Amino acid sequence: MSGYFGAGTRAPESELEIIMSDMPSCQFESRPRRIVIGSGGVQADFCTNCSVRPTSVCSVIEPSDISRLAEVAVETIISPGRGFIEEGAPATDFFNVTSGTVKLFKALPDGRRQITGFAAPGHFLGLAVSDSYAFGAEAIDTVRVCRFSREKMSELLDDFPKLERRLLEEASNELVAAQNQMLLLGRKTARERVASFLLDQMQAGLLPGQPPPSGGRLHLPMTRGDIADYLGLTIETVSRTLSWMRSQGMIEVGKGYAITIVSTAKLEVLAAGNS
Amino acid sequence: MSGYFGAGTRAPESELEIIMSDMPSCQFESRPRRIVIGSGGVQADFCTNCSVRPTSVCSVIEPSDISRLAEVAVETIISPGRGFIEEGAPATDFFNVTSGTVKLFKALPDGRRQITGFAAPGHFLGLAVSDSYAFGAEAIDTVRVCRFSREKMSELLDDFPKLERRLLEEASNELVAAQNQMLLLGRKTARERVASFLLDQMQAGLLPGQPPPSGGRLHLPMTRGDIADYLGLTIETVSRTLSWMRSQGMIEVGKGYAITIVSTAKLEVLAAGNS
DNA sequence: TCACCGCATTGATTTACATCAACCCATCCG
DNA sequence: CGGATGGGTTGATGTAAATCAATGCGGTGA
Repeated sequence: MSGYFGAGTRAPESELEIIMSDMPSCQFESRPRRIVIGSGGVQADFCTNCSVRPTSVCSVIEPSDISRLAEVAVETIISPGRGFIEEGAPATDFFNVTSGTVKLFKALPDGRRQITGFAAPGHFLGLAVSDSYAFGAEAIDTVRVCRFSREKMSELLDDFPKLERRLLEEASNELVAAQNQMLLLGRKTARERVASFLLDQMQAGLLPGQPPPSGGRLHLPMTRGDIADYLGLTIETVSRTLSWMRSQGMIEVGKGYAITIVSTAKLEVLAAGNS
Repeated sequence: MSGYFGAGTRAPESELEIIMSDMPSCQFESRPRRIVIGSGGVQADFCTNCSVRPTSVCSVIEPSDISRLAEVAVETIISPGRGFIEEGAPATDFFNVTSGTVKLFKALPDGRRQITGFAAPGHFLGLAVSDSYAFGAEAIDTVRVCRFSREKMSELLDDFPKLERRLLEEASNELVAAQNQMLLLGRKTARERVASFLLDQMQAGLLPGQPPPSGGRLHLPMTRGDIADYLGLTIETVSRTLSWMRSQGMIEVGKGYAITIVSTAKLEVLAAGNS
């Protein structure tokens, strides 16, 4: 029991780093290649102007203390498909997503994969952690994160008790979501799962800094394969279920990643478990 | 965003209360009947002598401050089969299990149920909470819990910052467990699920104050139905899988609730996903 | 330009698990 | 004592979703 925000090992990093998707395929590196631009933490006004601060854990830091936050945050850009947390690797850093979408997952030795969640802007990564990461993380589209070393995070927690309570709140929310997902995975049918997913995505789109999805128009950044791995289904079943929902007048499936929710009511009936 | 340990509504309660299983069937009451014995919080030395304190969140309270803890804790005895947290009800109290086993679950309107976890002695209940409980809880065998009102808990957190960090650690552990369970429910076969479950139960038995299960001898307090609801299977599949494991020389199935693990290695191969 | 690749859709077939059903064996209780 | 009840096992059958397979489509790069 070494403490959840104990000593870290990584040295202080520089202002802006970019993790490139430069490998032929999506090979994983536990310590991704970085391109450093500038040095010495983000600019003092960076956090002040941050678009996700109002909805993120950082919101509990008073404006007068913002410089403390900016000192320890390292902004990082991660290109699509690039992994930046490896399941089982030593947990040296925590992250806060500022733009883009991240998929979080666990895998079995033979390659079966379960996506445990999608992290949108404002989401804090690193709660499900002991000494090593309990999950992997990969950028779906271009992602920006603020990175905090474990030791800097620990200092912040010592100095700002409110931050700790806010993280507890965040953990609480994640636990509620996790339990909902267990119910979905253990007891819901394929149709119920997809309906629940679409409603959740709609709900999620209403809250953060993202452009609000008007008229039920969703832009899902993830592939069918990701949705399948999230819902415990196969690609084919997700595809068939979406087609069936279209045939029932519940949704419209646009080209690419667009899905329009036509009848929230019908989906809610489905998601609640009536068929 | 009302804060996770905000104002509660319940009045201070008395020393020892007993929640009886006095209904013909297992009817649920959101406010269970109590039999009060004595009054005014538990005795001062109660927490000092508590068998689960070393492994519970209470361990972070210094011996000199133990009286503060004892003042706000209300010991409660819950008889087998009795529910004491109702999913969706206002979250007025938090609990710490001191003996027995609790099942935590979520349900769909049509009765399908997913057990999200079993809480053994030392386990803290109430992290997956917003203003209302996100889960239900029911005693499997005779259960003792320490109950804390939300507002008393909030005061404790203000006075003992270590407690907050310890709760965060607890939440972190639960998140890790939840993600493992998502992988199990979404991607593992029935055999893999049962194998994982047995190994987890063995692991859990090694840690807390419970009698250590020597020689792989497990005493599972829950029914096949509970195991099925935990693993996202049916009773019949659980039973058949256990029979199959017996036929393979992996386990021995005793009468009642006893199961002996004969070959940890074989189970581990199974649980990891090799068949 | 065309070949290739990742992603998606749809159809045919298989299968792991659920469902339906019968039965055993305790315990409880009138 | 005897019927009811709850938990457990095992067998026969059904089915939702997985698997196998073919096709289309839009980007990308030689």
